[in-house]
Amino acid sequence: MMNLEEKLKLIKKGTEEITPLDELIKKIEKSEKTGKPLRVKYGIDPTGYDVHIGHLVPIRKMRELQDLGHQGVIIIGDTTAQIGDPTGRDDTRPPLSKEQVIQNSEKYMEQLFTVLDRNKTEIRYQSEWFPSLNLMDIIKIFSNFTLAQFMAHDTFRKRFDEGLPLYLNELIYPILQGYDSVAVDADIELGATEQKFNILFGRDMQKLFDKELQVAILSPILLGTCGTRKMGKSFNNYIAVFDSPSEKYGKVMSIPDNLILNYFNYATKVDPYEIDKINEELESGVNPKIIKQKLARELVTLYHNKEDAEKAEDEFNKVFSQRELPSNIDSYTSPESPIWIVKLLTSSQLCATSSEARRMIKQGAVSINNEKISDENLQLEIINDSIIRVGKRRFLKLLKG
RNA sequence: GGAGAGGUUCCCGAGUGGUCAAAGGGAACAGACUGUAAAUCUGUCAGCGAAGCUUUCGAAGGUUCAAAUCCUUCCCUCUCCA
Repeated sequence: MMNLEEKLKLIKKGTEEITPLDELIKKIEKSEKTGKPLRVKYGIDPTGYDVHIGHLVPIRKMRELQDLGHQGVIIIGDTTAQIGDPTGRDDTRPPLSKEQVIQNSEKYMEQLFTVLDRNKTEIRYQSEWFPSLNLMDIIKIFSNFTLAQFMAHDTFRKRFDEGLPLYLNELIYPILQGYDSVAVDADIELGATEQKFNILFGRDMQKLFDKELQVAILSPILLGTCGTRKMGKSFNNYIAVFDSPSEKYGKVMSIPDNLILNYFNYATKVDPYEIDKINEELESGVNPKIIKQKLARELVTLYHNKEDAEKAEDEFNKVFSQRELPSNIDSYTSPESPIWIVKLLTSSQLCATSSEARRMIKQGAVSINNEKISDENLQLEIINDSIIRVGKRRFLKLLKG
């Protein structure tokens, strides 16, 4: 059994901020005395279901809290999904059908359960409580807050100052998210630092409803594989839970070297002592590639297993270090032979348009059985099992129709 | 309600009648190099079997030999005034 100090150290690990910390200590003490687990809330947005490892940073924290005996509470934001989180970029979203919400959240949860403890996870829908609120209830809630309070939200402030549109339905977002905390009696709410305002606003809402106030445990925002922007779908710089082992491996290898430690810290289970050692290695001039490969193995193992990680590594070395062919290549049956090379590239979808196909040929990116193609008017005689390659990553095995 | 500013290619952003498929940056893709799908450098970056032609600058009309650029109407955003 850990003592309080050890528990706190574990909880603090990999977090950016805990606000207020003294309340968290009190809550933990109380929970120990009464034997009642703390309720740890995290809200998800069911507009999509593609979960990436950036989403999972706070989810890992939830798992750690579950391991300490506490209760995870996942809120499916089926009401706020209709609004769009103001922290994000899109502001209007098409309404989702009930079926879509259920389908998305099931897929979403499937991915979260790669990390969470099923037996200690409660799944709740906002639609359990929001439909019963009427306009008067909402007006009453509104009358407790001022515009200035909302303008304290960085995102609102910034958009306002920059003269960007700020819609009223976005202002209601923190109120709804905060009401969730009221509805589920949250003791702790997890989120990335960008959620700070919303989570702290949840405290104001709980106060309004005479509830015990929640504590915010904020995780750092994981940078995307590009190394400059936060990981997200819109920047196409994310590593998804659903990515195959070799995709995950390759994507990790594509992060800039200076992001290695960051990923070790926030995206793996490697303990801080070990990470210190890795840091020393990096500083002493060990080839970062070797350390990045270790990171890639760790990460793949986390979502798949050790063999998959090793296979992915072999494959990576083969294709990119030694420029050999990958072991699994899809085949494509040519509709005709001989076939105009540009047509072959587009019909097989190796290139999206014929302009792109011509461009690739011009740039010397296209080869067949390792022989570069330079003539964009080439009529290619298809030979069974010949390999066509575009760039470093696109391959197909050709078959005669 | 009144006055003004603005909506440009994936994103940011220049462009006020022809030389504009539209500067610059970012993203992306390719080539070289390497230690990797890092970094760096170079190139490409609407579509078309490519001569030339077609579509693109909020939407629809109009003026003109010629329009992202001018006019009209409409839609959307922002600012200021009370």
